[in-house]
Amino acid sequence: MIEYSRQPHYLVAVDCIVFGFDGEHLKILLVKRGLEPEINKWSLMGGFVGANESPDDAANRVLKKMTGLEGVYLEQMQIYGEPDRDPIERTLSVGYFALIDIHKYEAQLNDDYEAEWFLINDRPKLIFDHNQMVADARKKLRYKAALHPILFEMLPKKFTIPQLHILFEEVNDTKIDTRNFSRKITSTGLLIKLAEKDRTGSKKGAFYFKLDKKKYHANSQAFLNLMPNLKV
Amino acid sequence: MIEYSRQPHYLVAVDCIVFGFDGEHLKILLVKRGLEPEINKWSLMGGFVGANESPDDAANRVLKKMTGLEGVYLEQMQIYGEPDRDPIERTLSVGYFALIDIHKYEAQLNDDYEAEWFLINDRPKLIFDHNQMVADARKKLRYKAALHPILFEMLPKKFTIPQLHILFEEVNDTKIDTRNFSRKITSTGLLIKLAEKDRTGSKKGAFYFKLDKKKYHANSQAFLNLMPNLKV
DNA sequence: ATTATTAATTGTCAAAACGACAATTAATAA
DNA sequence: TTATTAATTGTCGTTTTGACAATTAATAAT
Repeated sequence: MIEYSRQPHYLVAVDCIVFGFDGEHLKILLVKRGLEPEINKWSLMGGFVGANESPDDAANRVLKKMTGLEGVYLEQMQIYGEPDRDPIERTLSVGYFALIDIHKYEAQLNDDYEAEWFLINDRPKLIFDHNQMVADARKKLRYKAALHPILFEMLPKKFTIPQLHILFEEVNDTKIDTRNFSRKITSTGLLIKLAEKDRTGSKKGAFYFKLDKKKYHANSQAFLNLMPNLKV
Repeated sequence: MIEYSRQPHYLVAVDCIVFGFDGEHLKILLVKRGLEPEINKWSLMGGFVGANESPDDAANRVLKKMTGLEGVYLEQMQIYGEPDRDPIERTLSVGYFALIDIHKYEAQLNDDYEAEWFLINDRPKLIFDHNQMVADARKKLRYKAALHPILFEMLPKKFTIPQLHILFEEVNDTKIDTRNFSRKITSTGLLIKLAEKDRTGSKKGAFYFKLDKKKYHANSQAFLNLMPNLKV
């Protein structure tokens, strides 16, 4: 019978695909890898799972260490475990995708954190299977965002409908009718209209909204239908 | 800088939650654990990830070994990696859920495979965090099945609408209106009506249907809306 | 001061989907 | 021939959807 002692042991790592939104385009946060092999090549932010932490813990620790941010939206994606994915030694990696408010990160930015934002469509080639991870994460983000109100995680506390609109178009790489989008997003009952207006970028100005946190957290599992002609 | 050699190494396993349907109720397939600790206790079917296989490979191998079945519907769920989840040695486990036609398995059944079906709602207590895994798998099955036509995987090639209807009710633990269900499921265009009828269980008999494999595989990613009042 | 311009906001309407509800049909058993 | 049972098909008002256009609030130009 199989015994524990006979079984091979592996390294286990986490890798995070960190998405942000600059108001126009979807971006991801990359770092220069600090260890061999492939040192100084661009890579996802990741690290090994320590002895006293779960993979979720490890992902949060890595994010904290590399961006200074805590409590970010983090979701387990899938495990990457092809035997030869790491040339040095067998390493299985748990992929996570994270959504952060790009401005929060920029506020934290200093020399301790040598991460850099790249346009999702204009990013350097990454090491190992990280390119595949990014592709998978993007697909999963699109899937999830079509059903659940998670894209708010990439916007500031105060945001406008047009901002949200562009974000949805970016994530889904498609045009969405302004009027129908507006109707749909407000009909969720998740938005609270503020008195203040955002006057940058237009003469008329667009009203700020904030998220109704109570409803948001109460209904974070609800199936919405946020995309027209919903297909994946 | 962190080096590979300094990092701890762990065992990596897979565990499969195997769902089946006996025509009335949802069931899961359990095995008696063959190694210490907790030997002879009921557990999910699982095994360690070998040196030359991916976790997906391992899950398929385990399923083949314990049921004799190949090519079953298998989907990665999530990783279970709390440091102390295995009392002997740190082991991370990748959870999978599988959908199989219960009759196919019964056909294969012999002494080599000492697995046993249990009603999902009347199952023995399982080892480690396997109870949590079952709960998670059930939730995920419900989620996925509400959007994608995967429950067919638990039915024979020929099946009737009433069979499908009961299966949907079982998975979602709710009553579904027969007429609306029928309309919805046929409007997907995924079903092909056969001339033959199933005469067991009713006087009138119910027409057999089969899956339109072409459309099924072409549209396996399509978002359907298979549950009324869809919530999670 | 009036007008042009720009982007945000609100509005219309026909088609489709939905959900609640009941009648009909095809078989067997009495 | 009739009663019984379960499968199948049907109705209808409401809501949601998606395609499309008009109005409004501000600033810039004349």
